[in-house]
Amino acid sequence: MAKELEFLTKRSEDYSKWYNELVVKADLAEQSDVRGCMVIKPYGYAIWEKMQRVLDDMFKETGVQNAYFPLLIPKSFLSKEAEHVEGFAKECAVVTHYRLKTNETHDGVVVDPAARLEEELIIRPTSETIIWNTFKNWIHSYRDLPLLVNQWCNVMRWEMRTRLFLRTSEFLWQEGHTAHATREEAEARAQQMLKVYANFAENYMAVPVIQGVKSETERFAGALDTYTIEAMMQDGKALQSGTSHFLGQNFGKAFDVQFLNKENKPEYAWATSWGVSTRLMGALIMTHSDDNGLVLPPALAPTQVVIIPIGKLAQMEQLDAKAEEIVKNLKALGISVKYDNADNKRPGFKFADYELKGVPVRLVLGARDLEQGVVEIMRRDTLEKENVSIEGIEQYIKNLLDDIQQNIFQKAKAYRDAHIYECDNYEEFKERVKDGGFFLCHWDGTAETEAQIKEETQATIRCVPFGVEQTPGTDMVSGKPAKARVLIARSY
RNA sequence: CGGGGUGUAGCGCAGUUGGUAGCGCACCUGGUUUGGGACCAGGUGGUCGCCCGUUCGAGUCGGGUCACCCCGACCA
Repeated sequence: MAKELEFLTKRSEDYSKWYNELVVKADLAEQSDVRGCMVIKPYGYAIWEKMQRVLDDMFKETGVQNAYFPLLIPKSFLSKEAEHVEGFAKECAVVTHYRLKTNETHDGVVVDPAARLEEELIIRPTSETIIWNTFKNWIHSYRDLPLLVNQWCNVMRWEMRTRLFLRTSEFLWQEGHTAHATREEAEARAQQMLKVYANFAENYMAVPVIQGVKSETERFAGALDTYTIEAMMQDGKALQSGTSHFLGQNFGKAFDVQFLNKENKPEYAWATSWGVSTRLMGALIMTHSDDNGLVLPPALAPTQVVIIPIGKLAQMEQLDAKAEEIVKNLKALGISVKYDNADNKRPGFKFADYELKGVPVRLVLGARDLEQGVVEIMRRDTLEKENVSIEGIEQYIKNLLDDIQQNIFQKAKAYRDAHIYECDNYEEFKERVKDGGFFLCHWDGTAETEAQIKEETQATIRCVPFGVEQTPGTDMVSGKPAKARVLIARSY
C-alpha cells in the first residue's frame, strides 16, 4: 500500500462513530438537513427494497393483503384509546394550517393565520387509530373476519435523539393490522407474525434473534401483549428488531367495531398489529460488518457477485468477452452480478470499495490468470482468496453464496451465544452489564425491580424469552420468589 | 428539559502575543500509470454560524444569539 489511510474508525474505538461512518461511507444513508430525518441513498434503498420484497411475499403466504391508509390522522382519533394516546402524545408532529402566504416584505412565506384547521391533524406515528376507524365500516359480520391487511408506509415520531436507521424522526416500515372474531385467533396471529419476523431475521438477514414477550412496562401502548425479536449487536447491546402485538378488544371498543357472531349476538372485534422498520437495516449493518465495511448476507445483497478485470488496455477486449460469458451464466442461475470494467478507477480502489459495500463475492479476472484458465475468487465474510478454474465457476459460486449465508449466521450466533450469561447476583450483574451482553436473570415480575434495574444500570428487561427451559428461583434484586428468568440487556 | 462539547472550503481539521486565510482529502486540467484505495505538475473553491461591542485593525478579545453533536429522560 502506497499510503496508509484510515477509511473507517476501528470498531473497538468508538462503536457509535464507527457505525455512523460506515453507514455514510458505504453509501447507505446520510443525515438530512431536516431535523432528525434521514436520506436513504440508492444503495441503501436497494437493500431495503430487497427486504421488502421478501417480507411481502412471506406476509402474503399467510393470507395478508396490502392496503393504504391516510398519512394524516384527526387529533380526536388518537384520544379514543387512552393508553395509546399516553404512549404517543409526546412525539407527534401536528398539522395546524393548510396554507402559506408571502410575507410583508415579499421575500419569503409565512403561515397564513386565516388558514387554521378547525381540528388539527396528526402525522401518523402508527396507524391503529385510522385503520380501526376504517375497519368499523368494513366489519359487520363474523363472515367479514378475519380481516388481514398490511401497509408499507412512512411514519413520524418526534424523537429527541436520532441515529441513522436505528431511530429517525421519519422512518419507513410495514404495519400489519388484523381483526378477528375470537381472542384465540388473534393471539395466534400475533404469535404467527412474530415467527415470520424471526424466520426473516435468521434465514435472510442471517441475524439470530431471541423471541419472547415484553414485560408490562415495555408493552406497546394499547396492547395486552407485545411479542418481540431481540438481536445482539457487536457491542453486546440489544436491538428490538420487530414486534407483534395482541391488542385484545381495546381498539374494537374504542372505535366501536362490532360484528354479529353466529348466534346473532354483537361482539367487539379482536385485534393484532405488527411491524418492522428500516431499523432492520441497522440490525443488518451492526450484526455482520467488520473493519473493512459492510458484510451483506447473499440473500439480501443487491449485488451478489462483482467481477473486476485487471490488465493492459490491449487485453481488455479479451477480458470483457470472458467476463460477459461468466455474467451470462451467473444470471441464468438467478445470481445478481456486476461486471465493473470502468477504466476511471483502479483495481485496488474497486477492491476496497466493494468490500466497503459488502458485496459477498468478488472475482478478479486477470490477463495472467486467464491464460491458465483460472480466476481469483474472494469471499467477503472471511476475506479468503483462492484461485478457481473458470470451468464450472458458476456452480462453485452458487454454492459459495449459500455457504456465506450460513457462515455469517453461524458466526453471529456464536458471538451472541458466547455473550449470554445466567446471572444470580445483582452486584455482579451491575458490574458486568456495562460491557454488554444478554443476561438471563430471575425476576419477581414486579415493575419496581424492573425500574430499579433500569435506574441503576440502564439495562432493561428485553423480554421473557420463549424456548428457554425455566426453573423457579429468587429475584436477584429483591430476593423475592421468581417464576422464570428474563432477558436483560442494555439496548438501542 | 438537565450536563458537556463544537461551529473556519464539499468533508476532516490547523490558525501562536489581534496584522487581512491555511493543510489533508475530494474536485478540475495535463501527463505517466493500472495484480490491493497510484504518482507528478498545475488549478477551482471561504461573508471564518449570526448580531452587537472593544480596536487603526477581530477567525482570534468581550457580550448576546442561533445551529449542530455527545451523555441522560422518550422510543421501532
